[in-house]
Amino acid sequence: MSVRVRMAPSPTGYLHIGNLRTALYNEFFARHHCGTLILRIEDTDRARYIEGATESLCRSLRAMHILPDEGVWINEAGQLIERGDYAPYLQSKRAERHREYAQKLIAMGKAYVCFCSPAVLDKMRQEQQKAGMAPRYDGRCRLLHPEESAARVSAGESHVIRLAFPREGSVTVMDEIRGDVVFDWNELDDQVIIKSDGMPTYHLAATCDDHDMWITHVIRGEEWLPSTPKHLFIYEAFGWKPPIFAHLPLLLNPDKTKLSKRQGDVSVEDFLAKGYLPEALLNFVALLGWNPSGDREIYTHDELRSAFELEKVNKSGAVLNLEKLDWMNAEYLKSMDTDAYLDLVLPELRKLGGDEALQKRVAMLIRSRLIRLSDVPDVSGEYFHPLRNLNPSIIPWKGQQPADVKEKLAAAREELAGLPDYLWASTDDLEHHIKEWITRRAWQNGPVLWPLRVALSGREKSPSPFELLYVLGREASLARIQAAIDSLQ
RNA sequence: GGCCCGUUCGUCUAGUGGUUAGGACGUCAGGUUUUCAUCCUGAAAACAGGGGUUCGAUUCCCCUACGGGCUGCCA
Repeated sequence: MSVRVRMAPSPTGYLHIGNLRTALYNEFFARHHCGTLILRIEDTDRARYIEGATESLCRSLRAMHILPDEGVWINEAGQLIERGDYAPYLQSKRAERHREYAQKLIAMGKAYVCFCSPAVLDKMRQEQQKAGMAPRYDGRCRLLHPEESAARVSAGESHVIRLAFPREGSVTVMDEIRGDVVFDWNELDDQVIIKSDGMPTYHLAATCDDHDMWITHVIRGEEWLPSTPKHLFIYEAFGWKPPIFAHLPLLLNPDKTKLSKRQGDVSVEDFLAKGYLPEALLNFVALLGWNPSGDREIYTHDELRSAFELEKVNKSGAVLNLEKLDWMNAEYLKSMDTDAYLDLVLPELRKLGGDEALQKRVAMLIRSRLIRLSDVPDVSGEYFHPLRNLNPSIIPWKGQQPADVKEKLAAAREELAGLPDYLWASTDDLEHHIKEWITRRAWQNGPVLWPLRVALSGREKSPSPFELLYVLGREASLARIQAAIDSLQ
């Protein structure tokens, strides 16, 4: 039987970095086994539904190059579509089918109608807690005669449907990552599967859909491990073969709690907007909880797919090391193909002005200093407009006298003014020539190069004077040097 | 509280019944250099604790501690 896995986010907001990791592992697994990747939207909770969230989820997945073969997707026009033989994949549209399944469970004596209102349940909980007992539903509606229940339902009385779990014994969840996990039935509350609004809860909906869609492997977050017995109960009641389960470790905040908003950005959209490359983000997130070898950090999407093994996924949660993400993103920027790099950076530089030749030179100049694309203005702002507010006190090198500074700058300006054009065409040529010139004059590098560099950049810390000369060109360079000389008056 | 899961440098991780416990980010120190970034070299830094099993445990078992998840008519 071929592998079929699903990503099943609920449309309650943006694609979360934790969901991304789950989606990624599903994708890796599907591709590794030449299986099918399905996107199903779990939107049965109308109270938490957020308009546009499904579209946003699809866009983020697409931006990350996670492309489902089947299920909900978004077309070029931005409209939601459903593809595949098991539609609908928008779970709320399957509610009628879920209700049918629930009725079958009732008929089999595996579920029952419950009329206890939220207020009654609340009171029950409070009393139990006061008595020092574990809060749980006492199952009183299980005792109702089926005919009475049916009559009350027909009369329009508000109700839910609950699973009737065994009161004793245990159930074993076989987990691909954690091994066998045993739960006692008496620990579980009779789970609501159909809410009073007629919609199914996750437990019923996901289980039935997974079955109906022939899902072979359920790869999901660890938070689902404790409710897996409920799902197994449904599989068993219907005589269905359960899929293989794999519960992924959680992604954590720096304080080790389950990753959440509040402690920094967690949406994929935010990371992308900040200028992290999808490839770098993917690489980074993929290595949270799993690693192909341990002695290598940079992998392509394809390499990750072919190396992925569910059994090698870690058991413990992982804190996001955002500094490492920064490093990785910078690494991608530095090592990628130059044309691809320019395609990425040039659009950012165009916003700052200048002509294309200047933009290209700046792009190469800032390459080793760039962490995120959104940093472009910060590291390149001063190359596009004349310097303002140059602080003369930072121009001298290590206690150099103003007169000496002026002498050196003026000499450099004169030398540069007379340099033939071909020398301005490369950083190396400029460096070679200037250094030779300094040697010829029997000067030290420091007293010439430091003032020259500050004059050109306006900053204490900057690229080398040669890089600056090359990028700025003769005209702008001479103007900046003159401005620096003048500022020393 | 109950149930369940987990625990290797600060963080992400590799790893094995016998290793100098490896790599990466970050940190620190050098080198290159007029400064910064890049680049190169090096350093500090971990098997939660206690019992077993064993000739030998970081590795297998138990207990404790700590952390987390679940305990909803949320997913």
